[in-house]
Amino acid sequence: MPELPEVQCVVNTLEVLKNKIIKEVIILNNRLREPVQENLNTLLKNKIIKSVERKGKYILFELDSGLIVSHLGMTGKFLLQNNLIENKFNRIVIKLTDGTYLIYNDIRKFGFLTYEKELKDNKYINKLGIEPLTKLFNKDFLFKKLSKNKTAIKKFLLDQSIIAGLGNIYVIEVLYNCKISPLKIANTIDIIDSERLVIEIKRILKESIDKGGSSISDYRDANDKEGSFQDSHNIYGKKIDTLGHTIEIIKQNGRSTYYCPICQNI
DNA sequence: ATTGCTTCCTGAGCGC
DNA sequence: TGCGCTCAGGAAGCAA
Repeated sequence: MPELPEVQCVVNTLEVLKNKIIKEVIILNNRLREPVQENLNTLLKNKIIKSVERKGKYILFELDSGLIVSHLGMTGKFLLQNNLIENKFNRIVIKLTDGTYLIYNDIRKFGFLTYEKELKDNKYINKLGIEPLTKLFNKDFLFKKLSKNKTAIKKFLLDQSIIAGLGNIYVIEVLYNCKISPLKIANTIDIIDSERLVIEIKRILKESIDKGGSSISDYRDANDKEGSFQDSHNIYGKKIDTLGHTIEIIKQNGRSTYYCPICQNI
């Protein structure tokens, strides 16, 4: 479900957790992508949440000692509640000492939440590529990476070890807006298109964050609020584009790619 | 080193 | 109503 903008919006709404203290952790279902640590309550009890931040699509809760690493998978969400609302998809309930709750809810259980002593050597975070909203992500950086890669640009942009945070929707939208075929081989993209890609990636991510992310089916922020960027999508989930062109849907590496064969010529 | 296929899990939407 | 099928914002693990 969530790509960089959605994860960022969740993190933004989790800002209120700063300096709150964990009182108790209740595991309702431990069968997440990473099995929930049996002693999670012992590990987290009395820990102070110092800050919440995003790396790629991961969420990091920095504690006074150690940290929580979490990924939302396709349907994971964090919910902040003053009174616990029962839900069959609540997987982990974290009670805070001020009486409020932080809940990890996940229908499909593709996400996870683990406690780690340190971030160093983390197998997930270590593999992440560049943050697309930083200055280091520029046309020269991208062009250099593209020129060394022989895969389709669609797959290239989805690779979290190259650029951290893009997912299926934003890659599809970026390629359409840049009029680049998703089938184009990465190393055939020139410096001009590299720059257009960088500009469009930054623009779309920022605009989506501003609009609270894309709520396609069940994405909500930690206050259970929907985003509105789905209204700005030009091609994902559509049958025709604004020019009246029929949109094609193909499979690339098991994921659906929406594209316009007329606008996005190889 | 890369590629593509399968797997994890649950629900929604469709045709029949 | 119900069955069976396909699809879904992700990504690890595996064989080739």
